[in-house]
Amino acid sequence: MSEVTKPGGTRAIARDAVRARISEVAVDLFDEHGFDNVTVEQIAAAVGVSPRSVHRYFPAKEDTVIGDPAGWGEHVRDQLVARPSDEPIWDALLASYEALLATPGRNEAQGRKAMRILGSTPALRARNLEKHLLWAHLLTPIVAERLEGDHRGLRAEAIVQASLACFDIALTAWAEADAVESSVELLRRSFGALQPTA
Amino acid sequence: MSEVTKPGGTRAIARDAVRARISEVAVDLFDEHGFDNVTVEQIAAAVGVSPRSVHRYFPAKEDTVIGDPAGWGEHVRDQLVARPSDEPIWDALLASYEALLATPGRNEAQGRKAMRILGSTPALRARNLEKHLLWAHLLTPIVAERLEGDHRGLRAEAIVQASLACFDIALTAWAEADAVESSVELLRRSFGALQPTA
DNA sequence: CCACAAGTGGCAGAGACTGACAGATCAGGC
DNA sequence: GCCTGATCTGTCAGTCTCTGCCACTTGTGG
Repeated sequence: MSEVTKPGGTRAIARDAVRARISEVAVDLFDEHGFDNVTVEQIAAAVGVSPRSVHRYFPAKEDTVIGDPAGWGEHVRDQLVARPSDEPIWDALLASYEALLATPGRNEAQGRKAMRILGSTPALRARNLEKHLLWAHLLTPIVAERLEGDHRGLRAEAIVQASLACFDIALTAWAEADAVESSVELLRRSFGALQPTA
Repeated sequence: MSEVTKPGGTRAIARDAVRARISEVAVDLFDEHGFDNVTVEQIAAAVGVSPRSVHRYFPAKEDTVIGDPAGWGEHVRDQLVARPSDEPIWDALLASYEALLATPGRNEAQGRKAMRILGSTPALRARNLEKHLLWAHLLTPIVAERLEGDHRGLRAEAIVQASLACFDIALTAWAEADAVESSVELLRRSFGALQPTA
């Protein structure tokens, strides 16, 4: 998961590494003491950098847990546009999210820990929902293009937001349950809850 | 819309009035200058109280726009439990939200202004979605009770969150469009987007 | 080797929010 | 009318997040 920085160069590699390290340390500290009881200064000290630099890598403290929203959002969008245009929209969305969950390079334990912290702190939940809003802006136009009839914009928004809610619910359940079920399984089940007849 | 304070007494009335006044002034200022360009100090000065008092009425600056989340959430919940138990769940949810929109005492112009500000600032949208999360906690158990089969908890969550997304989308669209369509109409349409077959 | 870009740290400051304390204000009993 | 106690308010001091700004260091490419 490289960042937004220009791809080439050793500098970009170092940057990503530092970024990942800060995130890792922060999540561990949050997990142990709680999000509100850890200051940016403490995170910086634990990593070995100045507080100023932490804020250079992450505009907000919450982002150390959330990560890079735009990156994965664009990933989902790319998956969606690649689906055949005659596929039912819900199937296409489900497949796109599944592809995201199946992306390699995602640390299972770390991801679950981050998700658990995310669910425990209101401020973090809010920031996470903001990320979903950003995703929605990326996905809605694509969905709207596949719909027919009137009010496509409104309907597309409803479908996208509902699917994102399913995605969020599945991940939350996955983080809280003790690995007895895969995230993909939970995702399919939550999607199924909205289509009793189809 | 009285608050959480004990019902009786002139003091509670005064308290609600001050609270409403602060909210009104804040929304006007945000509307004119933008949410981020207005400080709590300015709001306090405009109302004629100290900044400390503003924070006494509203724990966070965002809450001056959002209002009291729990109050209306419980209202929706009460509506939902009052629906006949054999009614399809989506119909029951739709009716409950409609009842909320039809509640008297809601200032149309002020509500629309607040909604528009809410849509223009990411931090506010996120905080508003947090409110919906609180509502979801109230509604999910009731919905779960009406479902049958396995995984009722997860399915109930998906349904509730999806319906809340529809509610939010309808209100946002209502605030941005220029009154050409009623909020109830938009709500029904967004609900319809999720049930192409039913 | 040298110029230049990029990264870092320290500093100062704004703004949101909190706790503690003292004074003002109002309800209800006498 | 007046006192007592509860409630409300303002002031002050303080923490924490986040942002410019500037000087310094460290790599990168010519």
